Amino acid sequence: MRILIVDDHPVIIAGCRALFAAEEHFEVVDANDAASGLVAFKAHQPDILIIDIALPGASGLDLTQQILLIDPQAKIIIFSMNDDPIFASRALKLGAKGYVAKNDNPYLLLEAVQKVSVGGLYLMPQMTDSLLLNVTRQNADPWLQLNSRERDILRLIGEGLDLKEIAERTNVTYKTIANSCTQIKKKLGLRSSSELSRKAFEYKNMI
Amino acid sequence: MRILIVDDHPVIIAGCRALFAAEEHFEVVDANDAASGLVAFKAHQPDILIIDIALPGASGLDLTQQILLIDPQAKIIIFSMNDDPIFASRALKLGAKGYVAKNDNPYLLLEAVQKVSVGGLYLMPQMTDSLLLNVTRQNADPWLQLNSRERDILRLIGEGLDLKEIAERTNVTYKTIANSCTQIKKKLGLRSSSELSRKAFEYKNMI
DNA sequence: TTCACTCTCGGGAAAAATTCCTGACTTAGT
DNA sequence: ACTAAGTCAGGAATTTTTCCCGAGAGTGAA
Repeated sequence: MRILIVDDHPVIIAGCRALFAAEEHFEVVDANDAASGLVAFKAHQPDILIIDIALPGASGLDLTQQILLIDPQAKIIIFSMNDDPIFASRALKLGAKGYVAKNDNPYLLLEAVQKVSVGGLYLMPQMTDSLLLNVTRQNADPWLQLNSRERDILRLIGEGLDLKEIAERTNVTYKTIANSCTQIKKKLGLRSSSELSRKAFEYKNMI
Repeated sequence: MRILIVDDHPVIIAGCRALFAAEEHFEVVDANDAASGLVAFKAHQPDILIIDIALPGASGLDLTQQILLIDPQAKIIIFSMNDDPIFASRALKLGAKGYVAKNDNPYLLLEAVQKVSVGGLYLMPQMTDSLLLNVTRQNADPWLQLNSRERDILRLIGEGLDLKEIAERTNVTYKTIANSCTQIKKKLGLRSSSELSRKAFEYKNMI
C-alpha cells in the first residue's frame, strides 16, 4: 500500500515513516506543500493520503478539494495540529475520510489508515461525540451562516489587512465593510474586533 | 549520551527517536509537557534536552528557565514550530544553547546536539544573520522596551481578555489600561488593537 | 529635608471606529 | 409586474482609542 504524506515539517514525516516502517506492506512518499503534494499524487497514485492542514501557501484542505476533483475516490486522512472538532467537521464535509490530531497517539494514524483503506471513515474517539452533537443540531457550524462576501472579508482579516485595506481591495465602501464585520461578529458570537481578528487568523485555513 | 525530548506531539517524538536511532550512543527519553519534563530531567539527568516552545500549560521557555535554575550548565536545544528569529534570540538570552525550527531538515537537530554536547552553541543557518543584525543594533527586540505592567497586559490580551476584564483583574482603571495599550502598540509598531491581539496570542509563550 | 527627576495612574477632550437604523438598488421567484 | 430577499451605503448615536496633561509616589543627590 502506497501512502503519500504531505507536511511541511520534515520531523513529522520522519515520525510517520517510522510508524509505517514498523508495519508490513507500506511504501511511503512525501511532499511538503500543497503544490508538490498535487504533483506527487499524480505521479505516485497513492492508495492513501495523509495531509496536514497548515501548509505554507495553499492549505491542506485546499489540496484535499483539488485532489478530490481529480479522483473523487481518493482516500484522504487529515493529520493536523488542530484538535478543534470544527476542523474535523469541515474536513469530512469536504470529502476527507479521516481526521487525526497530532497531539494524540500516532497509533491512531495507523488505525485510521487501516480503516480508511478498506473504505471506512475514521475519526479520533474524542471527536466523534462533539461531532455527532453538531450533526444533530442543524447548523451548529456558525461558519456556514456567513455569506460569500463575509467569508471574503474574514479571509482578508485573517491575512492581516485592516478594514480600509479590505475596502480598497474589494471595491466597496469602508462603511459596508464595517457593517459586514458587525454582522460577522454577531453570527460567530464574537465580542470585539480583536477576537474577530484572532479567530480569522486561527481559522484562516478553513474559511 | 542521554537525550530528553519534551514535546506534546507524539509524532514529533517519534521522528526524533527515529533520527537518533540511526546514530550510535544515543538514549532517548521523553515527556509531553513542562511539568513532566521537569520531573524527567531530575529523574534521568540527560546530557542534552530538546524542548518545544508551545506546550500545554507552561511553555518550553518557562521550562528552560526552571531547568537552568536547577542546573545552570544544562544543555538545552529549543526545537520549535516558530521560525521567527525573535524566538531564537529570546531562547538564547534565557540560556538555551541551541535553536532549530521544525520546518527545517531534522538533520540540523543532530548537528545541534553534537555541537551543544561539546559545549558549543547552535543556531539554524538562516537565523544567524538576522540575529547578528539584532545584536549589533541595540534593543532591536522591541519586547524589551515594555515595562512590567505592559507585559502583564499583553499576556492577558494573549489569553483573550478584553480591556474591561483586564482593568478588573489588575485593579486599575479602564482608562489606564487603554492608555497602556496605546503605549504597547507604539512600542511594538502595531497599527490596531486587532493586530495587538493577534501578536499577543502569537507570542504569548514569549512574553 | 528639599529639590529634581522619573514613573504610575487616570481625567478631559478630540478623533476614530463601531453599531444601529434606514433606504435605495439589484436579483430571483411567482 | 410584484413581492421577497439580499447587497450596498449613508446618518447619527455610541463606544473605543488617542493625545495631552496633571496629581501623587518613589528615588537619589545636595
